[in-house]
Amino acid sequence: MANKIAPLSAAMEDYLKAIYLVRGSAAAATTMVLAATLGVSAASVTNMIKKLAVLKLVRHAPYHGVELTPAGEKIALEIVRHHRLLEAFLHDALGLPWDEVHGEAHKLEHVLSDNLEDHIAEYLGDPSVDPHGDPIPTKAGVVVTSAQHTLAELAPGARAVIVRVGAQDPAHLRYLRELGLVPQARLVVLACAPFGGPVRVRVRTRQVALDEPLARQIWVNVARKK
Amino acid sequence: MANKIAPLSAAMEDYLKAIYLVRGSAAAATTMVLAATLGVSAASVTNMIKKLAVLKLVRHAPYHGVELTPAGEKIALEIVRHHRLLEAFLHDALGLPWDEVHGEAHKLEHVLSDNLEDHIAEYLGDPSVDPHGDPIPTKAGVVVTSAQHTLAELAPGARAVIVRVGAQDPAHLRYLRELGLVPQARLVVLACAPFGGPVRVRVRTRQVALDEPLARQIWVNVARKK
DNA sequence: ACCGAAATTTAGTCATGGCTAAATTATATA
DNA sequence: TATATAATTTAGCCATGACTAAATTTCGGT
Repeated sequence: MANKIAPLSAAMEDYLKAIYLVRGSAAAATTMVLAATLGVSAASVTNMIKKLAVLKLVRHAPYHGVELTPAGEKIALEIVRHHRLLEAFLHDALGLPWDEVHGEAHKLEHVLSDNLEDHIAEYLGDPSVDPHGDPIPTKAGVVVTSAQHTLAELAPGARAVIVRVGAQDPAHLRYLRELGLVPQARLVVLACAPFGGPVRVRVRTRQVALDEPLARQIWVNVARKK
Repeated sequence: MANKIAPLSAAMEDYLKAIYLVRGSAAAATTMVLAATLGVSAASVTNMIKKLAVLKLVRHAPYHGVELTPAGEKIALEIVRHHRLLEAFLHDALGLPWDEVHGEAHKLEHVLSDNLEDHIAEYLGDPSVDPHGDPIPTKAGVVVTSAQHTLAELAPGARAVIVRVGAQDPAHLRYLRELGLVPQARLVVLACAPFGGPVRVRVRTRQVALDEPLARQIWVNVARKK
């Protein structure tokens, strides 16, 4: 049934995951972007893309971008599931701070067996999001995204609950954790300077100001007025 | 302080661990034995041993055996600690059956950071043995071995408690688990045929017969007569 | 429509860690 | 003690996945 011919190398899995994530952020998966994402040279990216194209896991339009085929996306989703389940596990079960789980999960994700994945998912009660609020794809490869807006888009007076924090940098994550700006936190927008100014919000009893690039990384659900 | 010059590859760590374990079982670490242990060709072993010798992690007497230097043993002990802590964690925290933990731990042991190791050790309350009863080296590299005898050495009437099961084969492990022959189990020797015959023991309320090679893998502490 | 800068691909190199086949060394046995 | 056999090492090969430098293509701006 399954079309598993040969197991993919960890490097191949990394590329597929990177392509998936870049495409998911609405950007084109260009050679340069992938090189920056993966921390390798552009030539290495071209090289690997050609191998993945031979395996029918990506479609490559030379000098333009690269796209996942359905088979490639399936594998990418498995790796993303591994990664985010591991993040949830490391955070919830072992108490690792949320700025550390990404790096640890990255090293573990390629050696996680299906069997162990099942045990972890069961242990956690099949969570739907990781500690950053990123959705964990189901075993069948279904991804449920909830947030529609970022903090940067809200008008003063809006009440919202944080559902996802897109920031990656550990220093940023520690800072946001410090402020209480984590998934599930409720907040009220106090003020927003229109063109790229800082956003002022109240979270718990505290007032905090966030510069606009960071506010763009914080995804929220807006509370309906009652 | 530490003499960490370059991080070792997973392959190198595997070789050092294999040498440590082979030497620990009182056997000489020959090229053939290591090749069989690691599932690679003899030529590959010679090749890697030469690299490890350059790094001063092993001493190689060509055409004779190989021995770990103190530096090599230190690294081997770290990997063994990783491996056994992971086995304990997978078994105790995630409920993996003991015949599966070895394989899973083997894949994880090379990507376990010191930080995550600390969290796991703390979570488990710093265990001193893994699910097979093998000692977990301390962070300082101290190994405490307790058992002195195997089931095969006991005389009829002897009472003992199992402290370690040396068998590796998953089928054997499932069989022993089935019989209740696991670490901490108490047993009484009923009969032993002197030259390689089966050993008959009572464990819980059951009588079981074990062939001699398997009995040699079961390490016990003999209860003092009272 | 062209031209130069930026992006991309090609070409060639390197390290790692496997492999087989052939040569060499050690050892057991006659 | 000589020699066959087993163990080990050497030599040479291959795949993977990095890299740099050079060639090529695309594209924005005039």
